[in-house]
Amino acid sequence: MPEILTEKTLPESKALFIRRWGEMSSYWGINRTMAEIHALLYVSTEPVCTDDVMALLQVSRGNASMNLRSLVDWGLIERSHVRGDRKEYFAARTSVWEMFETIIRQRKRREVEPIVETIQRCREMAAKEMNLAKGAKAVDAKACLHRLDDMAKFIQVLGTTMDLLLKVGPKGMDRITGLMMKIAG
Amino acid sequence: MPEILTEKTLPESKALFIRRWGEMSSYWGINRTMAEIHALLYVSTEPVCTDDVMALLQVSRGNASMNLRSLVDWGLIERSHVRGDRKEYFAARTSVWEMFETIIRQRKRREVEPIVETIQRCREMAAKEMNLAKGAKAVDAKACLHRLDDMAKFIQVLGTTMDLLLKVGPKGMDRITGLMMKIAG
DNA sequence: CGGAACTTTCAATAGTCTCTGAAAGAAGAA
DNA sequence: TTCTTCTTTCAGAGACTATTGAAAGTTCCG
Repeated sequence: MPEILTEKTLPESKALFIRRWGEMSSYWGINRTMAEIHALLYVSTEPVCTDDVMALLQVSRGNASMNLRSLVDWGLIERSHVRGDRKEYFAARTSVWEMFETIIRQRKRREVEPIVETIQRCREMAAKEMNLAKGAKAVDAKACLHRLDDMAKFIQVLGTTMDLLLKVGPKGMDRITGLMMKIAG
Repeated sequence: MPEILTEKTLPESKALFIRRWGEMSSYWGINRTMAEIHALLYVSTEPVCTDDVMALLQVSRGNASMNLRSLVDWGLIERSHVRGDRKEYFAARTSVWEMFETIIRQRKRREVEPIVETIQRCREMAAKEMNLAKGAKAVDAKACLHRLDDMAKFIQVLGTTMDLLLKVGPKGMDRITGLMMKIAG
């Protein structure tokens, strides 16, 4: 059998996945190395140490160390230990749902909540102007208030949806998808 | 009446909103000016021209021009015209749902589809190795395949959810939120 | 056409984010 | 303690992205 055909297939598969995950990093607002490390750990069965990351992704020790730490902080990977070895090893969380949960929670805290808070303040200012000012100014304030309300309402719904998704869990998510199919016909 | 109290309230409200929207830009993966311009148009009742953007946000003509064009390309703002004025004016789409729709569509195309395609290819390579290789290599291939499958399945669900959200529209979204509340108790 | 009004482009510059590598820090072993 | 091994930090270098401003392009009008 031509063993050569499959000689490097798995490493290539992993490399491809890592590359694509890294390319997506800019859309997710994180840096490329962090995404690549995460992908590397995700497709690694065995725990991986800092030197492995350095060798496989061709990055410096400092870079590897910093990004591994960030990933631990985000809760996307975990420190792991290998018996008889003092080095620190790392392994990805493999539950995709848990990964998703972690990310949702972060994004809500960092993106949804500050905006809701800000719009609330903007709203109050606009409302005050609407009541106290006269003529064109009052009209503009009213229109602005209306737009702020629309945005606030929408973002609130987003936030609520995130909370509910977290509450219902993966099973619930399947049910929701099913329900949507019905609504969409 | 102390008119002074409300003298600048509305402009301040708008400025605050613009600032916060700009701060969020890094999370959205777009540049700050683009987000600020969008926010400015969103809270502007009257159409706004390039010179207004330059003056209000303190940016150069080129910068204003480029980012206005990007926003038009994204479908988040529209060209508008003022009778008797040759200048181009711009106005934000004010339907928040339409904005959301546009963004969902873009993100699906740019993020979900390429990943699905890539994982599919990775999967095939891993499957091939699993069948042809022996021993430890085959075991690793199997484990890797399993993780890729988990990820693929999850991302597929994401994609389907996006499609369905677009299909059901804002009304449907309210219904779904209602249903979720029931599921979550 | 010729010129005025306005928009777009792009090379140069400024600014921001990321990475490196060496030095400092920490923790187990002898 | 001191040595060894491993991890973290951070100033400076480097890479990448955004911005400027002036020149080129476009469109409208007489």
